[in-house]
Amino acid sequence: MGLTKSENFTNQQNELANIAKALGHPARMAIVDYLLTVDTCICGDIVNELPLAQPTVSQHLKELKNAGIIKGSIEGNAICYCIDENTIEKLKSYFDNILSNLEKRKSTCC
Amino acid sequence: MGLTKSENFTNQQNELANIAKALGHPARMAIVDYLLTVDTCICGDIVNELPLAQPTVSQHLKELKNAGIIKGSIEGNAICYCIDENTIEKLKSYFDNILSNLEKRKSTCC
DNA sequence: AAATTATATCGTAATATTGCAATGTAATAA
DNA sequence: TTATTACATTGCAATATTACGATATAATTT
Repeated sequence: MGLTKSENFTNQQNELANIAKALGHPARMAIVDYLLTVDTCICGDIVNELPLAQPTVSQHLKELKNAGIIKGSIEGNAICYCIDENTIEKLKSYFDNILSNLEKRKSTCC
Repeated sequence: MGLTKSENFTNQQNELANIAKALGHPARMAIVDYLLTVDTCICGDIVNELPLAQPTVSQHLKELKNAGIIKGSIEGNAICYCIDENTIEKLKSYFDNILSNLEKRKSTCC
């Protein structure tokens, strides 16, 4: 049917999968990349940077925000979007963990 | 229509989005987690660990493999799956990069 | 107040993902 | 050779994602 209940998995698995899923689209990676290049995060021009229509970009921003990857604050007329460091830290430490785990039992197989 | 051409984005954006997408499902995160707990990577019993049918697990394994997150080698009757360290490294260094970028221009906004 | 600017939401068509029963394949055991 | 075991593939129904035109909202400027 196409629906696995999230109760079947751990909180960490669900949470990280959610973050990864949000990054799992080139347009959203491009948005993250772009946010890293701009000094001030008043970012109304993300739309101009991407080959996508404004509603599409808005939707992608929403998903990044829901996943906690970016946060936005109202700045008068515009909206200030920027990367949420905490979420990136979370990802980094997860992968760090995997790597140190792999180091421990090096060369057992494959 | 629902289709963005990958040519619109950089190779890195496409590649990383692809990897992230593969991790963007709790069942696949659970598979990765499981692969980290087993000593030998003869892992036919992933199916028993997950609340999913065998074809579903097989399909998830295929996606993880296509994304380069795991690799499998035939071990007689069974198949030996294990995590591909290189891909995890790739992810880690991407997030490391983001974080050090964020450090550089701390407190400008948000 | 009317126009403009910046962004969000709605509705909907095209497409992709997810899950699984049924079936296929290929190595191993009996 | 006939199971059996360990997977993969096919086919398909249910659901989710993606993209965008049209439209709404809300602050800013004129």
